[in-house]
Amino acid sequence: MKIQDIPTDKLFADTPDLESRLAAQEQGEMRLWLRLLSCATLIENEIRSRLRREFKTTLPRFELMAQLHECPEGMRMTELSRRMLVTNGNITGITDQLEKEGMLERHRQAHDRRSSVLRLTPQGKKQYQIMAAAYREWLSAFFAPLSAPNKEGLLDSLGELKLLAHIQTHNNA
Amino acid sequence: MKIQDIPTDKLFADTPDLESRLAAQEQGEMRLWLRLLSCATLIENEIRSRLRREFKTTLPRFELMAQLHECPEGMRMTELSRRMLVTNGNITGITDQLEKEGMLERHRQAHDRRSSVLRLTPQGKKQYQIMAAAYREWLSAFFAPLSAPNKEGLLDSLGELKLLAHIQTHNNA
DNA sequence: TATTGTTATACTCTATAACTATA
DNA sequence: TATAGTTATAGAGTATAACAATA
Repeated sequence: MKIQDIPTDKLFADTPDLESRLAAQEQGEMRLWLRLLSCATLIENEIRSRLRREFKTTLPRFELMAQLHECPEGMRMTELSRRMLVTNGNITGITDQLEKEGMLERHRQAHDRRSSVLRLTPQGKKQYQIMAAAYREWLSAFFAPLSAPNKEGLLDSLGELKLLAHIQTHNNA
Repeated sequence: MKIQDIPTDKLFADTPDLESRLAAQEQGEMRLWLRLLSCATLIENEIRSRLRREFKTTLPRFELMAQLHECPEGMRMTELSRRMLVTNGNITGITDQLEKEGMLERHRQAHDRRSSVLRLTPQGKKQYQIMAAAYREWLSAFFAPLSAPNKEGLLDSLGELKLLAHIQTHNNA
């Protein structure tokens, strides 16, 4: 008798554990994911809104400035696109805006005239530092009330999850 | 150039990302936040991409359908806008698309003719269930390898954080 | 007057792809 | 041939505000 011939109801009659455990686990993962997403979205929305309201800027613009601020010698646009996980064309657009506002400059390279290096202007650096200070303050309002063990636990568990996520997104690239 | 075309080794070789950027100078809350955001963004991007590729849909559309699926008696649009954290006008737009695709219907109310109640059509319900099954499977790939204690800890800590975030975002509403 | 939903508008981000100019 | 960056296009989400119908 082949497995295919066993009626489905008999095949799974006394194995409800496997099935229900799987289902339960997937439900648990879904709940965990939705909670994670809720937290991130709530905080992110608030930060986006404040960046817009108080500094007339956006999260991607802020992120690009943050990358440059951490790299005072400058950074090429392709490198930025890799770090920010968006395409070259998008970096060009954001860069255009920030350049127009005087926050950064394109420095063309003598040795490779295809590429240019982006650097914050003094004004951009100053502006970033003001925004970053506010940013850290906003974050504190969200995270400070969390108990210390919770913070540590979160940092560890999210670290593991992040690793898994990286692996997972590579496998089907 | 597509993101998918970026070689993995280049993408993650020694290119510090959002989180590691500030690791040295800013401990604590900023680090925790960037790690949380990284996890959410990595997974969210992957899911957006798969929803688009495999089901020709988007995350907001999927989420609206999920809300309705959890509420078979139907839901008013203002309630949806509250739950999905977007404005009324946006719900109208997403609803228009889904209605055009036959996924849901607007049912006008006799007792309050200003409002209508949204309900999934049988086709919409069927389609949602197919997508949700795939969605859960995708999630499992990310979360299943996480240890059980980590999952529990995450769920608890994120629960606390979510509460704090809600309080925080309401205070200046 | 307040609420429900619609409409209109403008902006940002995103993906895709064709293009240039270099290398 | 491959790479760096640009340009063009199209689509989606969002915020804002003015609006109509109804409560």
